[in-house]
Amino acid sequence: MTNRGSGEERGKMKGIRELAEHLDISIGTVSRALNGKPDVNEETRKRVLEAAESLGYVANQSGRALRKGATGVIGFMMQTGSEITGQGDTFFMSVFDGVQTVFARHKLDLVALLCSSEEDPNDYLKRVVARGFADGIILSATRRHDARFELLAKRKIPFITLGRSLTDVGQPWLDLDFEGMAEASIDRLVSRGHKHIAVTRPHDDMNLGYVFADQCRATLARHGLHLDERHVFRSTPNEAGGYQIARELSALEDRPTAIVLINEAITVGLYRGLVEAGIKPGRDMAIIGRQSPHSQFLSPRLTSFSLSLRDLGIALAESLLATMPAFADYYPARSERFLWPMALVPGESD
Amino acid sequence: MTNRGSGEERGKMKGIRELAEHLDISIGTVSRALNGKPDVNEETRKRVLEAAESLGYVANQSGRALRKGATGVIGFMMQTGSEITGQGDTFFMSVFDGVQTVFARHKLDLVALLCSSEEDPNDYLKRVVARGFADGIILSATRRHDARFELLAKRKIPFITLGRSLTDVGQPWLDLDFEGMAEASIDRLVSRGHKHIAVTRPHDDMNLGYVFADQCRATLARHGLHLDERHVFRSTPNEAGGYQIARELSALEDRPTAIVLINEAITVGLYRGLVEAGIKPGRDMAIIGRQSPHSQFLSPRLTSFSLSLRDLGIALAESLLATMPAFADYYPARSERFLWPMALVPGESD
DNA sequence: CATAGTATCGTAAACGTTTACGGAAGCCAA
DNA sequence: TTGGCTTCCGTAAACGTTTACGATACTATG
Repeated sequence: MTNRGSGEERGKMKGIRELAEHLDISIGTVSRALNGKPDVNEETRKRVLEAAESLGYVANQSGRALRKGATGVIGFMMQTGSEITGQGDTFFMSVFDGVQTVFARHKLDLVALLCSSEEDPNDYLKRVVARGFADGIILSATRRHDARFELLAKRKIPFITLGRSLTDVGQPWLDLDFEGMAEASIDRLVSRGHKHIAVTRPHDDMNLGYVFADQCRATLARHGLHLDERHVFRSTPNEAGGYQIARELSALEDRPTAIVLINEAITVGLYRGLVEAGIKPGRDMAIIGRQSPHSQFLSPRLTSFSLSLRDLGIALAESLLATMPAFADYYPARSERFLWPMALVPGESD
Repeated sequence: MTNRGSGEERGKMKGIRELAEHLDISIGTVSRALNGKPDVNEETRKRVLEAAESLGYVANQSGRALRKGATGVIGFMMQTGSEITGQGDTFFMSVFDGVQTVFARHKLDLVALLCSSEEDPNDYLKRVVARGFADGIILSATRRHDARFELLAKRKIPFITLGRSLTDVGQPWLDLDFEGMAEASIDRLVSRGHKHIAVTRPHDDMNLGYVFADQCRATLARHGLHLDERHVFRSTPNEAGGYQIARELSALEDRPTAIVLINEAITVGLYRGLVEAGIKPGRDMAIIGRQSPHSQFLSPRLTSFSLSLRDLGIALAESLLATMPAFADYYPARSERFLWPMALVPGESD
């Protein structure tokens, strides 16, 4: 209204108002046309769409978000540095890929919220939430006791977690089926004659350490075998941690003949450490681990548990959408807790 | 004004207006107090801050962004899948870490924009830009001809690229000093008696392939040596690619005695392929590569070029800020083009 | 005392959308 | 003709901030 008609032709598109003036239509109609609302003449809609295209108009998302009370953004929080998660970064990237495809279908934008390994995840999430950034959030690398759950629940932000936790606020979660992996790997090793089997587990604060080691113990018991507590190895879940485990292993007087690795990041370090100690992986020590981009290029090729990370991401996204009221017509509400199965792909290492 | 005084105490905080009513102050003053503006009594400011804290008020970012015309978000675009970039994902994660710390100081939020390997990067960026998502953008995995540059330039969005390109729209960039790496590695190998040296280069569309191979050629020439074109290997920059290179290498009748790897993702595959062909890395074939989290745990330990990814990220962030008018007082304007040096860390593989 | 200056605050207009509501036209049946 | 539908569109009120501007009270200065 200040500089009306100053130069509507060549000026850069400023907003829906200019577009409306150009078309000599009210801005309400323009908005309805762009948003595919029913009560607008199909011919007018075509005019609007064409004008928007040719003038390069794109809706201002701040205005839209302000009015609609939703940002149309979903955040996927991960932590940088495998020292934390025990998964290689490619793990999360692939899951992200799957999540992405689902949200794209609903015109939701997915961004990765990468928490530095130096920052406290709770503080980081607090900042993100305060920003009102996302309509929904995916949490990964969950802890045994995870304060992030309560934070999101209190703010009523829909979320789902990749990973279990003792902290339960009723949100859905997905997790890898570590129980199944424990059972299958122990069964396999025992059937191949191993009686002294070591297992790894990550950080104390991570839940899966317990379920995995416990399930290994139970399965061994089923076979009449015993899990020696000195054969439960804990380390930083990265290459150096694997190397460290190998050194501890080689120092034992009654060394186990097999080991099951719960995460993928330690594998290379473990291989190196064993070789240095004169223990040949696959011959002197059976190894079962988790699949990663390079596990099949190790020598010996790693016998590992694999899964479709992309499909896991898809399931994750759909479960999140199912908790969001705005998508109730697409995904009926449910609060799912699901253990994602893994398949053993035989290699040369066991 | 509709339901004034309905229940200001227990109701959830709705906005700055309710906070103002609670304090019996105008919303203008509340806003100024929260934003640290000078013309507000220090005692009132304290009251406001305390009330905001206790009532859990956080400013709605959509409203703020709408009014200020800036979102306070910076986007770091990466591609998932090392098949594209030739860098492991940890590479970008670490750089991201450095970028993060800089932006956090300026209360800017950094998000990762992960483009699926299946989607066209230009389309992806177009979507992001249309969303008016970010005040600034960092581009990685640049191509030789990169349409993203013009897109951002046209929309006048400040950006910087990690990686060079022939497409130059005047933006600043940072890149690894591949020329320096080529020179140093060739010098080293030649001084150790190698005369037949192979090099790798990534996808045709990637610029660094040319600068690297060309610099290797030039350095070899300086030593009176010749780079056999059949010894310039191109492959998908991942483990499988490295394996493929090893097979091609072993099939050559006059096999080179050394190879320089421009990226890190192919290393494991190359090792495996060589071993399978009966060529022992480090003894039958000298290898110089790029450092990665597991390169020092390979057998033999990889001789590699390393750099501080975090520092690189910091430099990247500061260069971007220097192009943003809003931060002109912190970082004087400049358009920097910088080659980031790498240092050779000796291993056992050459 | 008059005036100027300063410190502090309230008022109201933006920012760019979406959407509830109502109005105008056209059509059809009674 | 009247009344009721349907189809289409314009009007204007939100959404929650920030900030230019002006108003008030107080202090200092002449």
